[in-house]
Amino acid sequence: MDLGKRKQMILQAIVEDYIATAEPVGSRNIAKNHDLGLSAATIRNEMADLEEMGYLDKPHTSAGRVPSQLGYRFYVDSLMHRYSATVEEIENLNSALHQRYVNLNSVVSVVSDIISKITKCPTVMTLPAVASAKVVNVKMLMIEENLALIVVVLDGGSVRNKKVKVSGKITYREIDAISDFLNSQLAGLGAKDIDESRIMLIYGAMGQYKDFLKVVLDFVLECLQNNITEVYVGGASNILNHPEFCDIDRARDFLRFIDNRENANKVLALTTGGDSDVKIIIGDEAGLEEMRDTSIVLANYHAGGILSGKIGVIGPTRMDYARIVSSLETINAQLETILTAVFYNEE
Amino acid sequence: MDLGKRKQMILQAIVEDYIATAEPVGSRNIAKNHDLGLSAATIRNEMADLEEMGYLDKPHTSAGRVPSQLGYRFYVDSLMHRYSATVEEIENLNSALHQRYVNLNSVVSVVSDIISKITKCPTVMTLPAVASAKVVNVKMLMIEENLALIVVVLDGGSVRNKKVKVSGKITYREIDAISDFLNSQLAGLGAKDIDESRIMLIYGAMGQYKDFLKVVLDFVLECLQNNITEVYVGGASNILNHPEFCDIDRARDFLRFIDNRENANKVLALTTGGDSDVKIIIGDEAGLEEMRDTSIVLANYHAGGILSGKIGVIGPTRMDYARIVSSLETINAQLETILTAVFYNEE
DNA sequence: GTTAGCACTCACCTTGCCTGAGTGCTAACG
DNA sequence: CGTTAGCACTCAGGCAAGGTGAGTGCTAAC
Repeated sequence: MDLGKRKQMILQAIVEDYIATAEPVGSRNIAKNHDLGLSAATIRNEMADLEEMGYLDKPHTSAGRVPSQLGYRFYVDSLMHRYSATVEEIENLNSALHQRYVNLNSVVSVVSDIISKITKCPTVMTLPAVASAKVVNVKMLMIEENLALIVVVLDGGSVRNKKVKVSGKITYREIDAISDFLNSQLAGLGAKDIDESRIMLIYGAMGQYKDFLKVVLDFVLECLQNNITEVYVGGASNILNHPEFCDIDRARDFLRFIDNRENANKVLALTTGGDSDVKIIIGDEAGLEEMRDTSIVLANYHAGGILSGKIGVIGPTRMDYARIVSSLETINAQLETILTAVFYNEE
Repeated sequence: MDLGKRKQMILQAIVEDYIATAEPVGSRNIAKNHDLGLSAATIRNEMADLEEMGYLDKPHTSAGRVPSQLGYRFYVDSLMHRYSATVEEIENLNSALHQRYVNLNSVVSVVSDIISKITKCPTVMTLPAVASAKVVNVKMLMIEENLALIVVVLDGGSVRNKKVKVSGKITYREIDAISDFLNSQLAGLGAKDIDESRIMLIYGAMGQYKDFLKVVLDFVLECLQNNITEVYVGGASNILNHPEFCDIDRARDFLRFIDNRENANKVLALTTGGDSDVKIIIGDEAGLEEMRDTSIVLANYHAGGILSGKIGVIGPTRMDYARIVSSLETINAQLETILTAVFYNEE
């Protein structure tokens, strides 16, 4: 079921007009606004075909046509021409991005807010995760009697800490000794390297602290497996900019959905693998009931070969795919610089 | 300009009916539903008085009356009787609160979501801040060549860290020595104690590391002055539950406002002093243009004499003050236990 | 194959009418 | 003299009828 050249041109015209106006588009308008060299009547015939083939929908008899999900899919895959950001757009973006970031957390919140502002759509973004983390340094210190602090420095530099109650008395001296020993044993290792035999070796050498060491080792492993992907939702209220969400119930359903971290994570989990390409998910392709009428533009971001994360822009299926893809690509390019800079100077 | 007993009863009836129904309330209904022993006509006369005195508004000639801001204020100050949560409500709340919290951050996000759910209103909440922080422990460690990690443990146990580039070569030995010295100098001190003379003393003893020490001291001071009040907004979409926000533009204005951290902070900054009482701010009493039609119920929370923070519930001026105040009080009572537990076992 | 023409459809807007809830005023009542 | 019943008046909101215009599908001519 191949689409002829002419049908493609007409489909493209319809999708683009509809994206621009949010109104069902009629044959007459296409004939007028696009220089296809065809009369309205001809276009009408083609539109009837396109509808039959499933690329278009009709809201009702006497309205124009609207792209169906299949129509958007074909447009995105075959018809959409890439939009290149203008010099001015890039400069605006850069000056918005150029500010003092306190930490990775703030990069994520600032960047996702910026993306929201540019795209006029809600944005979800994960905190950058450290890929295949390794232990750089483990340190313990007593901060009160019976209370120790474990500090774990990971490959790439993220630092995590945890307080641990110490039941038996452990002196400041002892904790230093344990700390140094553990560090010598664990430095450079990833989650996989800390296996049964390694743990046994540690217990063997410092059996009298076994209970305490177990807590520490568990925490180190937790840090390494670090799959706490915290997600930030920026500019959720932007969804209300779009006429398809002028119905208060629909708006509430969406906002309630996306305000929930778990759901935001589900949305971002739709990316395939670690490719840096931008992926577009239209309507129920997401398999999420609440996202039936929305599309998602997803991208992976990377920095320094160590950090990586995901960004997603959510809008109505009628969203301006070309422009949003371009925005995401432009941001992505900047993000690497910002992240590495912030990362190595993180608080 | 004193309100007679009868006028007060009628005002109270109007406010409560209006809170319950969201419809302007008429004289007839009050006569019917409240056993005031007065006829509709009498009530009508009193209502006319109340309107003249500024306690009531009239949306239009043939609608009922609606409390004015002054009316709500009088109700809240003098007429509202405290609502006591039922045993069932308290149990439900407790079981919702009873879960595993990873850290203070997650307490805040979970608790504010719960409050939102109970009150059906957006909730803003600050992370608990450490009051009058003191240094418990300062520790530095080299995590790479030329890269040191400073760990500062504060009074009460919050831990912060920062990576610092080290220009000159400093050995692991040296860093230990500096670390121990600095710790001996700073342990137990608050921001005010770290004055010029103290700093000079430190520089004097370890002059060769002055540049490095300056960075460390600055960071320690920053931790102590720690006025980064991070704020969490929970259940913003709940605002759409209220009929006064069924207008999409008003809803968007509000959501856009509250999505912005700065604004959420402004709202929470409306509390007076450190009292633990609940405060109610009605309409433009907040002095925030965007909050003209909303009210805020604010409370301070405390834990262990060390932590403190703020919670605010935002709703239409027609919100159920009695119930929301009660909910906040009930939560507040639980919060102390949860926070101290999580705090001393924080990750 | 393409196009002009025409009848038909249907959402949406406007208008007018009606209803019901509520008010304010007045006069009667205890 | 305060309270109440009665009545005329107001006004938002709902509903139906009619008009408008954008758009379609079909047919016949080019």
